[in-house]
Amino acid sequence: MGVTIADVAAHARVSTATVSRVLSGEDSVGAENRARVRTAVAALDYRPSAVARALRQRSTATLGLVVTDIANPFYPELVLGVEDEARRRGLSVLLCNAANDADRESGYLDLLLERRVDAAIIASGGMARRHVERLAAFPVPVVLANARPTPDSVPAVACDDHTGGWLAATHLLSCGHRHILHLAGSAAAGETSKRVEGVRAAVNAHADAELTIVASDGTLEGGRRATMQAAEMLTPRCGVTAHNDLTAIGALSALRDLGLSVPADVGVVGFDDIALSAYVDPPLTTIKQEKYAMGAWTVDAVSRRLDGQSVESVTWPIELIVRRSTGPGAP
Amino acid sequence: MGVTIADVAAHARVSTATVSRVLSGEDSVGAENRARVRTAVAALDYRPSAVARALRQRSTATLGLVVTDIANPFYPELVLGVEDEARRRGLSVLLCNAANDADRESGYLDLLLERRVDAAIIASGGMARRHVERLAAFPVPVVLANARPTPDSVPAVACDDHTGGWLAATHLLSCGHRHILHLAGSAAAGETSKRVEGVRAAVNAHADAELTIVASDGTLEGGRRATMQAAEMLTPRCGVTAHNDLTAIGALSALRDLGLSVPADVGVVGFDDIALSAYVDPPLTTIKQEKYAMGAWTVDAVSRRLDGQSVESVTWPIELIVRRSTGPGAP
DNA sequence: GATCGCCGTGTGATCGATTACACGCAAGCC
DNA sequence: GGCTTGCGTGTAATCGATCACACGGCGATC
Repeated sequence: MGVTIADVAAHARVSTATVSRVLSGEDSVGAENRARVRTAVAALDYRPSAVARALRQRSTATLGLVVTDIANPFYPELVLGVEDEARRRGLSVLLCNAANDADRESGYLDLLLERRVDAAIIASGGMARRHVERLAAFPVPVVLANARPTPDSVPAVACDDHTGGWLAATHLLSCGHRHILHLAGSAAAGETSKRVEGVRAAVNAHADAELTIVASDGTLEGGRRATMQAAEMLTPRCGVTAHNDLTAIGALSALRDLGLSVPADVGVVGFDDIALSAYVDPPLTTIKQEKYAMGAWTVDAVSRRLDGQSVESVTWPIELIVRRSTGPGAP
Repeated sequence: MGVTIADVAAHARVSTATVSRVLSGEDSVGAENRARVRTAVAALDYRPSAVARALRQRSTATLGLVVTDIANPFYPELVLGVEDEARRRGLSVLLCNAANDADRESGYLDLLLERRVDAAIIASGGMARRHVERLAAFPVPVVLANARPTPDSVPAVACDDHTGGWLAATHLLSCGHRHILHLAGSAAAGETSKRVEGVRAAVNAHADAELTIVASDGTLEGGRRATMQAAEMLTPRCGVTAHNDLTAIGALSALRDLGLSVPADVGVVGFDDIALSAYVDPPLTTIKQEKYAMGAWTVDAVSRRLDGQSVESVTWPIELIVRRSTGPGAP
């Protein structure tokens, strides 16, 4: 590289200020000079340094995005929304994958600060829980996605977990299942998450229904393992709600190997509606989250905060998508 | 923010040079001053500006990573490898999602240059094809992943597509299928890709075998559609090879709806071995690519290029993973 | 003809770090 | 005592942009 604005200025026989003005679209430059700058830029293949500009303007036009785990298809769909919306606003995205590790998360927060990102988006339930106070005191605007910590000190977007859990369990109950087996997201959050509460509320509304909660970890493997461990409970009275689609798909795989048929013997409901859920066998009944839209919302939200406006947390609506992993087959 | 090295220097009653020296780990600073700087840094919660440092040192410690499509689970696994390896070397990753759009790709290349990334990693077959000459002339080191354009002007890592295609088809042939239906990745690349060539070579090695190639687009939906369109060919003589696992999973879904059983009626082989492939029904026989390792390799490669070494392109070995979507069921 | 204002352009300060160079001082050496 | 040596520290240039301010020239106004 190495071609700077001074080189362009020399080549066009104008000052660096004039070059800067032409490039930033100011209209106060004469036609003659404007043309000379244009040709000089083209001739030298000049690209202004975003680094130098950022230093001077004290703004990097970059958003930091920290996600728990890009390997979970939920996140790429959210990232897509963030990225598109950021691009639309001329912002770049610095992606950090925290891999569910508290130290690593913390390290990334430091990184974002040193990089002087204009704002940060944190898409990680666990992280929101572990670092709320730090995030609330963050020197740049922060918005959370897929998490709603209490107190509500940082603007956040999350789906309506309680209703989601409630819809999932109610649907299974209406299919005739009377024993709900819930595969929770993580041992830590298992007992307290709103998703679980929603399931519990639905079960409590039926006098003859019972609930078992099993801890899992939100992965395919974890869903499979948890289901295998709960094998003896899996009678046709049983319907399975999972913390997310990966867990549910892991459960489907386990049920298959246990010789149980879905939905005839056991019904299964996932959560998230990742793209693949419609393609597994049987296609998965699930609670749909609008991941892309939520991602886009976070960018809109940080933009508004950058404009000095305040932003309220939002609960995003969800929707029950009935596919063939649940059905009226239960006794 | 706004706390600069000068503030720290003032607080510690030393010069900015001394602060800089302490923070960069130079050992030439006296114990007294060193301690004072340390406390000042802590007291002010000072974080050096990566922007200013980048300007001065002419290096951003950042890699640009352009991927075709993060929504395809193949890429997150590769990104994971890139990210981990980058982190290990103290580098950050600027992620760009090109969404298979040539203009957008080109725009991202400009962005990476303006951002002054130290090096770029391009994970996109189509992009490699469309922009080889530009990438070859790139002012910073570039490495390609998941692509091996000819001529070999840019270091690249890609799996052994030819052998992969060959293994997939040979496996189906050995299961007794005699009509191979290949669902190609994209119409453009369909006829020429090494994967297809490998399939063709395997079919040609059997006098009684025939091959049909159908264009698709590498997505779940595309795989499903292509299979539906080819419905009348799907006799038990038939085995399906897919350009990737998403396409194969789409095909499985279509076959199910067509009332065909896998592997008894039709065998299916995917490509990539994304995590979900082991969990669909039937679990997908596929060609495994070591996505994480390939991602890590690209970072190692750009690092070597940054050290002035030259880097040779690499063909990564693949492996046939036999699961239950293929079997000896064919006539 | 003097004054005013505007237009187009250039000069130079500035953003926040790193680092080459210089300098003061103390110890070691002859 | 004078000289070197080296250590610890500070001064100031530098990276590549942006932008406040100044300035020259020209047309309009009275």
